[in-house]
Amino acid sequence: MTSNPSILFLLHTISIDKKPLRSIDRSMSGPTCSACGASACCPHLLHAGADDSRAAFSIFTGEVHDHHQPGTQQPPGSLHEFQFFGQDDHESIAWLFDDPPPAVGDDQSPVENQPHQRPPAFDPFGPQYHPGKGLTFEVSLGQGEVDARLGLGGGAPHTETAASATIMSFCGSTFTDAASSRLKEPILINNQLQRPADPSSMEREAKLMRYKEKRTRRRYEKQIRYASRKAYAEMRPRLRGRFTKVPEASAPRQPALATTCYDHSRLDLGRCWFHA
DNA sequence: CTCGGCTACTTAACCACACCTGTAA
DNA sequence: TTTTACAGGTGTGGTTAAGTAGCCG
Repeated sequence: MTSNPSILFLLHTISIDKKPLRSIDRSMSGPTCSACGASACCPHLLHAGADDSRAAFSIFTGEVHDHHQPGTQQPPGSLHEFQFFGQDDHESIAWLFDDPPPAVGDDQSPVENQPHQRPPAFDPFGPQYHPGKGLTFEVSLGQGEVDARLGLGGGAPHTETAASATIMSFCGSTFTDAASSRLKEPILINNQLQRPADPSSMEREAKLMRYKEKRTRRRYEKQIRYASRKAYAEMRPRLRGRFTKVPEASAPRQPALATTCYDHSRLDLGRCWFHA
C-alpha cells in the first residue's frame, strides 16, 4: 500500500475585534471544539487571548489542547500559538516545511489517506474554489514516518510528499485545510516514478523567511489606527462608561470659516460646513 | 460523583461622534 | 475628467451586565 498520507490540520487564527464576536458565536458552522462539540466559533475556542481579544491556535486532528485546560488563562497581551507554531518557544515551524508534524491522531480515516478521494466534508469550496483567494504554502512530510504513525505499514520506500495547504477565510477567522488540498504525486517518466523537478525548494525557504519575518513583526496588543479618534473618544463625555451627547452649552459655536461643527438636528451628526 | 451556591475573573455590548470611504451630482 | 457634496460605515474608551471557571460543602 503506497497511499499518500493526507495530513489534516486546521489553523484557526482568530483575529477579531471585540464587537462582532458575540454575533457569530454559537451560530456558525465549521470545525468543532472537541471538548464541547461546538463550532469553530464556540466561545471556548475563542477564549484564548483574553486581553486583546485576539487568539491564534490550531486544531490538529481535532485535538483541543489548551482552551479547556484549567489554569491556562492567558496573561494580558500574550498569545497561544501552540500546536501549529510550536508549543514550546513559538519559534519553530520547521516541521511544517521540512520535518514531520507532531503525532497524528489515531482516528485518521482511510478516506483521508486516499489522495484525490477526499470526502465532501473536507471540500467546502468544491473544485471551483480557487486558492488564489487564500494563501497557499507547501507542506513537506516524510512519508515513512507518517505511515508509521498512521499504522499504514511500510510500503514502498519513498522520500517525501508535499501537500499544499490553503489558508482560507471562514467564519470571520482563518483556517488552513491541508487535507482538502491536492497532493503532489510522483509522475511516471520512462516507466519510472519520478518526482517532478522541485523548483520550490528555495521558494519554500523564501516563504519560511517571509513568514518568520512577518511573525516577528506581528503585534497582538491593541493598536490604535486613528489617534484622532482616540483623542476625541477620551474627551467625549460619558455616562456610566457610555458616550453621551455633548451638552448643548459646551457644543462648539459656529465657526467663522469652513470647519466641522455639531448638528444636533441629525442623528448621524455628520459634517456641517459653514462657508464664509 | 453530582449538584448548588458562592466568589473571582473575563469580556462583549453600549454609547456619541469625528473621520473615512464610496458614490452621485 | 475633476471637483464637490453627501450618506453610510468605522473606530474610539470606560463602564457594566452577563458569562465563565474554580472552589467548597
